[in-house]
Amino acid sequence: MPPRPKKPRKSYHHGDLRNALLKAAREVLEERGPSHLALREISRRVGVSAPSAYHHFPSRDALALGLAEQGAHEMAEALMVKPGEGQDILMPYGEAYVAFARANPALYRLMFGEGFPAVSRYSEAVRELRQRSYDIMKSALEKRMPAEAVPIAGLFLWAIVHGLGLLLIDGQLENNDTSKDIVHQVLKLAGTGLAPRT
Amino acid sequence: MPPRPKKPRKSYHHGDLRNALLKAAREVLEERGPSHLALREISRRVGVSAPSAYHHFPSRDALALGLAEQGAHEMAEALMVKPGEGQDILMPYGEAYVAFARANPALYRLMFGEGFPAVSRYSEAVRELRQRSYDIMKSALEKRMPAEAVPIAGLFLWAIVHGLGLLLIDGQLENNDTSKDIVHQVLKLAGTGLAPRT
DNA sequence: GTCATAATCCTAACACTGTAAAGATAAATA
DNA sequence: TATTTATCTTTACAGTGTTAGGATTATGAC
Repeated sequence: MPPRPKKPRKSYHHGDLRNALLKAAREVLEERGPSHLALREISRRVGVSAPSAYHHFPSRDALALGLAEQGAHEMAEALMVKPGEGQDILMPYGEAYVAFARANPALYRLMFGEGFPAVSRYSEAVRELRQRSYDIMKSALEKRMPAEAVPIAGLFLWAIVHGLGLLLIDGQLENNDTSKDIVHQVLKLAGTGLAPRT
Repeated sequence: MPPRPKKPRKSYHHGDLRNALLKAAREVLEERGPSHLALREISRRVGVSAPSAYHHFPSRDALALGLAEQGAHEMAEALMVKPGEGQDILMPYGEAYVAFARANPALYRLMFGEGFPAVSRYSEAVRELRQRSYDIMKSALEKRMPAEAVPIAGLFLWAIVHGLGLLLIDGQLENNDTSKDIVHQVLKLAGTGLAPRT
């Protein structure tokens, strides 16, 4: 294996530029937000000229997509939680979802925001990752309701955690307490909505 | 009243540049999305040099904020709906909310997205507008549950319509039918969650 | 080991962007 | 009418994404 210098590059070739760019991009992303994800700034941090990046990503947006795919992996990991008991069967999933958004606000916005308006722009691998996360929730839902009700219930739950996560990370909540407790309470309400009709 | 030329400006002074800029900005916003809301492009459309805008807005972001405030007015208007009956008391509100987001996707993202991460950046007038819209929902909620449950229920409902609206306008829903019917069904589920505990 | 080729990096340049500075024009006011 | 003030202008600077073409190094064939 060839030697791969970390930061103070000696050789003309970097050796691992693609990953280095992604790493720096991730930093810029969380520091400055998705809209200030500048390719030149990223290259500068890595210590390389801006056009070099084009040997590894065809455009700035492609680099952003790389970050989003990375995010999809991490998110799928974070959502692999054991279901709760009874009424709260979906509580761990919902809490993990919102927690991930709050822990990685810029990444979350990048993944679901204006940048990638259509799922179709993601790679097949990412779509599979998303499906896998979704399936965890679906299988929990199937224990609580007939199969035909699952799609709408899934969308219902996704809308809640997505909306709640974004409201929290975008600071839209006036002066409400934004503690984890609020998330729990909202999800509790959602659980009631998902209770099997009697 | 001085003559106010519409488009082909004859006089050196425009006469109504501030409004003209906002109008052009609105067009650019819906055509190209919030992240491509370029001050130069807007000025160009109005037929004026870019720095002229700085006599009416201190920065590009200030112009964007002007659009967001305009959006707050329109949204408050759109949410002034009569409550439904019984279980569906919040249905008209929820449907109007999602419908507004879908009818003005870029504007909605601008209002609630990265650009204005904190409510505190809005003017007092806008905060009042938002409060007024929120109060409509709150008063409907108060008919269905004890007062102490209203804040969480309000957040719950807001999260749903916010999340559902964004998932729809960002095209995140795989191949689901994105008809109005889906919105109705999800809101129906939410209504069950909001039912008074027995 | 030598050499050609391909991959990777560079600089220079172009068309954009937001914004500041300083000057020209017209409207408002005294 | 003269002066002040508001509005719009050109010019300029630093930043952006991206392309073109040249320099350097690693790779693979002989």
